Amino acid sequence: MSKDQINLPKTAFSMKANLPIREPVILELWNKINLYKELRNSRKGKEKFVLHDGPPYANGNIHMGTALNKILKDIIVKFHQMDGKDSVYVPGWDCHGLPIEWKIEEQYKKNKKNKNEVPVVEFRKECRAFAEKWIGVHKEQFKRLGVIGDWENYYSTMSYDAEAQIVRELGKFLKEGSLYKGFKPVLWSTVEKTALADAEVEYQDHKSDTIYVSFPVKSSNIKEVESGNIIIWTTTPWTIPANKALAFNESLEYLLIEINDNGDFKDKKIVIAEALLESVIKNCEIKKYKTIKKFKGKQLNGTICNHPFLELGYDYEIPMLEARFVTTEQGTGIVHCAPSHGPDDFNLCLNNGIKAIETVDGDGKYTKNVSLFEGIHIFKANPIVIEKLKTQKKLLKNGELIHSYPHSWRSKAPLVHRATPQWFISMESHKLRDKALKAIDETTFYPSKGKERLKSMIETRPDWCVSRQRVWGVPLPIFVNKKTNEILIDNEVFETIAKIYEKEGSDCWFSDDPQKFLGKKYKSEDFVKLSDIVEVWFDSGSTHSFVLEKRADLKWPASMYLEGSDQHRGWFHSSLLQSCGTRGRAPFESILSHGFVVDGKGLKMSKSLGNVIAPEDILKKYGADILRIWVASSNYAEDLRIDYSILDQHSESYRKIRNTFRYLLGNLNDKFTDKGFEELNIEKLPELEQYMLHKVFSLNNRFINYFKNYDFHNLYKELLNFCTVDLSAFYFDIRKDTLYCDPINSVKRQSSIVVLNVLLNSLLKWFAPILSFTTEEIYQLISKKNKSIHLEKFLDFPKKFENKKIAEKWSELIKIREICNISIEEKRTSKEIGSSLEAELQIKLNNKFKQIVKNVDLSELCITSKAEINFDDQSDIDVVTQKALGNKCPVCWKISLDPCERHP
RNA sequence: GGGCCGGUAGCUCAGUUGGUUAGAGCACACCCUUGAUAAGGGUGGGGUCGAAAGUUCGAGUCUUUCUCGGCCCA
Repeated sequence: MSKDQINLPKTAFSMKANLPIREPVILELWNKINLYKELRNSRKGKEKFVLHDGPPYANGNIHMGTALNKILKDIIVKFHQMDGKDSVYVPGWDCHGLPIEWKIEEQYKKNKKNKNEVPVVEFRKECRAFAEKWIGVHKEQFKRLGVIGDWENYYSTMSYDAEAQIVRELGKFLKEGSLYKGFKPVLWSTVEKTALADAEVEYQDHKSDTIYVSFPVKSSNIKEVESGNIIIWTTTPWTIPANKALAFNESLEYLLIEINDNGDFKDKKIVIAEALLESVIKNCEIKKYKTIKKFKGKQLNGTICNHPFLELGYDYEIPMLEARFVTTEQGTGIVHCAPSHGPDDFNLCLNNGIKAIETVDGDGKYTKNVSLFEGIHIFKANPIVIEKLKTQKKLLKNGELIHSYPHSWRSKAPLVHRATPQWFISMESHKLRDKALKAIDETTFYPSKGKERLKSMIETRPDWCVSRQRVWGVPLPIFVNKKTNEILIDNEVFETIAKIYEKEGSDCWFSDDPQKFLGKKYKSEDFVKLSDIVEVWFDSGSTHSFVLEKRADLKWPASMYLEGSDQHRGWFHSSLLQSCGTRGRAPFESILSHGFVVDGKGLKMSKSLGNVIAPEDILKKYGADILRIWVASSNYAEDLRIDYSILDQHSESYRKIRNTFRYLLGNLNDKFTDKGFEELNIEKLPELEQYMLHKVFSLNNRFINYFKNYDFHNLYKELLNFCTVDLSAFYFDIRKDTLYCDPINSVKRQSSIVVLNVLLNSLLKWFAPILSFTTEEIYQLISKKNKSIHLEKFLDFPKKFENKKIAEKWSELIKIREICNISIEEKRTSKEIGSSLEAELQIKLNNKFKQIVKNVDLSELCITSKAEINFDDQSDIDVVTQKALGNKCPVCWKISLDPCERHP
């Protein structure tokens, strides 16, 4: 009967979201209207915000980490776009490298094909096709997340343009002279005369000679040690001639003991780790000894030794270096270091300025760099080394040991670590380290702790090894002169190579006549062409050069690089070094790093724990907008937890937000009217409406602040709280009476409608970067202004929205309301009343509230049928609730003894 | 093993220069409503701040140690 007289909400916006079904439809819309192009057109000539995409590796399906990364990027890009900037996002992929090579080799093994019989060019073509395939897969997966970008014109590190530019970039380092040839140990087979990758190595038992060798101390900070000998133990006697240092562990305890047995070591003092004393005494058959001194490893710092072959011409200092890899598992607690023959040794020495040299050639013979041993095969050298140590009285003991040792999977021959020629970019020669550190200082980091993290890595890192002996990558554009052994450095040649790559890619380096690259200026027979490729970090570290600099729609440097915190050692790091080396500054203005996705308990996701959640599962069950809420609401500065209970919670929040929109749309009957704020006559509005506009204004200020600091989880929380606390439980609840029961065109109702329009408009825009799909769904329902919500701008609220006086007054009123509610609840629990409209309030207020409640209808505020106010000096706020007497108005449900004023 | 970062209610997060009974939303419990209805409203119960020791008149907030977790390195 009365339903005709009231204005019930009506909207086409369904309560049920059905995101997994609805979102793909919206994707189609974006595709149809070519949203990316529209976005660019809409901001032509505006200030650019360029978030340069860190390229994911084109291999395998995306996981939660990738999804997090892309959504976070998209949220930021959209925020800046709505802020009025031309916010450009060009996605990219990292394509070269070992993992893809392995995948192709795996396929070969399955098909019983032998990699070595396949021409390099054909192999590379398969790698390229593999990467291409995954780019396609990724692209669709990223789009499904709601990520808007230039998907048509993405970049990749294997594009011809990229390969060409990488050559030019390397040319810059070569020309400058900071790219130099050095040596670095790799696993090497002297039988096949080739380096082996980890996957090609088999571990088998092998019988090795073992030796305890003494290194006489030359000088030390420990007085008693100065006349002593450092004892090392090794299973590779042949590496002794290549020794350059000794390594100890700072945290171990060491002993200086004096041997009293007859023999070469009678009355000699030796240093070994305390924990290995027993084992050394037993193995070396020491009968009589006494302990002279015990000391911390730390004190060995600064100790210098002589080589055991000092008198045979090995006249150089052997420093003792601190190394964590020294343990007390076996040996003496001091390790002999030959930088040419072990990765640990190499790194330790490199960090201490001792470079590896070529000590052994490809056949396994000592080079001329090793005196006494030149030309001898290393596998025949052990007896000679042992013999010489004996004559020098430096051999404490020798023996044999059967242990697990690397062998070639093909020839089964034992492998060795051998220093091979590699190409390095010096951190010092052209002040690359200094430049990079300065660039870090000029960069803004979100969160700020990222700065220290990157800085400490740059401070301590060794020279950058950029060469790899693989095939799937950009070839190092290096020719070495056969006669002079000099590197060919000529811009013309680099440019010729680049030009060729631009046309046909870099495959031709491996197949075509070298003369093609040398042009007419040089003769190919005078040069050796390198077959190494560039390590992939140089590829991706160069993206700024072939993406940011080359594209007119982008800018250099980028506004922001955004990746997981592991990229402090990865892409942030390599991009910084590459750019500082070639351009003298960082290719980014700011860096945002996020934590890792972990499970609900904070543990990392792993198959064995069974706690892995794939983005695909979430999309199917919840939809992308829920995933986007998860991203926005999590604190990315730390690790981000996710499990189904967390997602359930977020989808509850989503429903609250959705229903907030539904209330707005329902009461506006889906008729949104966008009146300019300037025309709004705020003073004419009821105070409650003025209060809400103030709330909008102040929320927007905080919104802007949060956004400027990329503080999304607080931003989202504020928006959500606004929906629940200020709107749903307060304004909406109070205004239902007016909206439903007042005449449709009454001033009061229309005032509320004005505010509902403002609220809808504001919320839609505030939420658009996060709830990309849902806001679009609503936008399509109500607005014909633009083709998409994402083409809109954030609202600029006029200062007149702000009303601190009313805000203060109404926050007091809300306190009174809360006390009223407690009073009402008492009567509800005692079953005297049910709905608050069955209540009648008697409110006693202190006189100080007189101004506060002036012109305020507390029955409206508390949604009761009546509210009487009395003032005195005794009480603060005292409320008594009684059951309202009279008849219930069939329209507005208010109870009164008199007939309803509004609905007589 | 080392470096860095982190551990506040079941969950997501606030807690300013150390200062009164540690906050919010969600979830939960109970109640109401049935004109936002696979919605909405109200009230309420939950943390002693990873653990211990210390500095201080006073510490979630400073120091140390331990523990758990994450990233990087070895």
